[in-house]
Amino acid sequence: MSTSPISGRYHHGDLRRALLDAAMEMLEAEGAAGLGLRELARVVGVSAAAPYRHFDSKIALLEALAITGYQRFSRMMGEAERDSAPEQRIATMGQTYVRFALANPNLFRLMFSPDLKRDNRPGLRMAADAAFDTLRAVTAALPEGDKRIAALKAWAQVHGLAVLLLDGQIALRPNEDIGALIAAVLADKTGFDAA
Amino acid sequence: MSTSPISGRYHHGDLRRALLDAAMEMLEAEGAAGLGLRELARVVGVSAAAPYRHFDSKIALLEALAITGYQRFSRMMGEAERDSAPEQRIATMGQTYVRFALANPNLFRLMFSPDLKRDNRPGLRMAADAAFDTLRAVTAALPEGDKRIAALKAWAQVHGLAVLLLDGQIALRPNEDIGALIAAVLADKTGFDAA
DNA sequence: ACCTGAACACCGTTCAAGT
DNA sequence: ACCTGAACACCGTTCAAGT
Repeated sequence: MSTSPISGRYHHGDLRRALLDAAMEMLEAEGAAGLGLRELARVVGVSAAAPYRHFDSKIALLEALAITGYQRFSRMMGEAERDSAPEQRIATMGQTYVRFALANPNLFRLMFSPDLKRDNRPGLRMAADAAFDTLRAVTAALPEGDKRIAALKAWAQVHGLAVLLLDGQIALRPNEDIGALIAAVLADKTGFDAA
Repeated sequence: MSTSPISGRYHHGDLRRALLDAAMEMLEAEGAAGLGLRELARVVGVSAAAPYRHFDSKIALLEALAITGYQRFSRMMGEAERDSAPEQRIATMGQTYVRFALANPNLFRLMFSPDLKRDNRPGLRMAADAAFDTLRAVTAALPEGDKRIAALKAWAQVHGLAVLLLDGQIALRPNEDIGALIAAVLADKTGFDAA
């Protein structure tokens, strides 16, 4: 896959890539808090100061990871949109949303981390907006009622389900299929208004 | 309120309380990541090692904060339950849930932090279970359909709404009332199943 | 019983200096 | 242009020692 020209060794010109690849691995293994810049440099085999030639700060490195997270997310949501009939698009995309979160828990958490939003760099905002535009487009095609409310409701349901499953707050029953659970929750028509 | 016997000064016996109070302030001001044990000791006016006479580790201190968070949450949910008619209980409690999150953003995040769940101490589990039991009781009283699905749906909706508002992903429109938004999302009866 | 001082093994970040 | 070595100002945690 990789086209490293000379040997199997890293960093004759692509230290940036090497850092990002190793960082993504460390992120999924230990979470953003456990991702140390010095440890990362050690893993890649470079001095502690070297990463600063490629990233302004730790937060900038994390932002780069989050952006590729949003890109993967966008691609998967786009495929889900194309590969499903209009009537079941929202259900299919909801499935994709939750499955992405469960497959990449720490990357998903990083994408929604308030620490990243805090010093909002434009790159992150753009990647996030692009990702959520897919959702907006689909919910805008809903037939009846207040579309903004329906869209927020769909997003909240799916995001809440993802987060609660991620944190282990919702336990799956033995042999229970995640897909079936998501579908059931999305399809349920219970309204919780007064009377 | 406090019955400090001699002067207004801290730590003639209640360093633990002083640490917890200062830590809660630092938590809401800067988030769990910005809460340093050494800084905390400095603020309270004590040596860096002193907190270790009262808490095994930083994570133990955070756990204590999260537990009082769950207790406040339980109390508010209990009041919401008592003070509302059965038919509007779920709506009122949903309001309370989201308002609690918005009023105590960093405490709410800490309560659901995976770092805390990781080394699960019994105290945290108990406090969390007690808090969510209020929710379970109310959704169990629902009339029709699959109650577990309806309960998960209600929880996911409300939790998702809280988290997305907290992270600034959902923007309120000018002059828009949060209560009205929550009510609208909860009451909406759109189902997202295929056809 | 409760707290301090000093130490250990770490951080993120900067900066002169090397090639 | 890209990387290193050494330093600065921090961490969380431990432990002997003080009162």
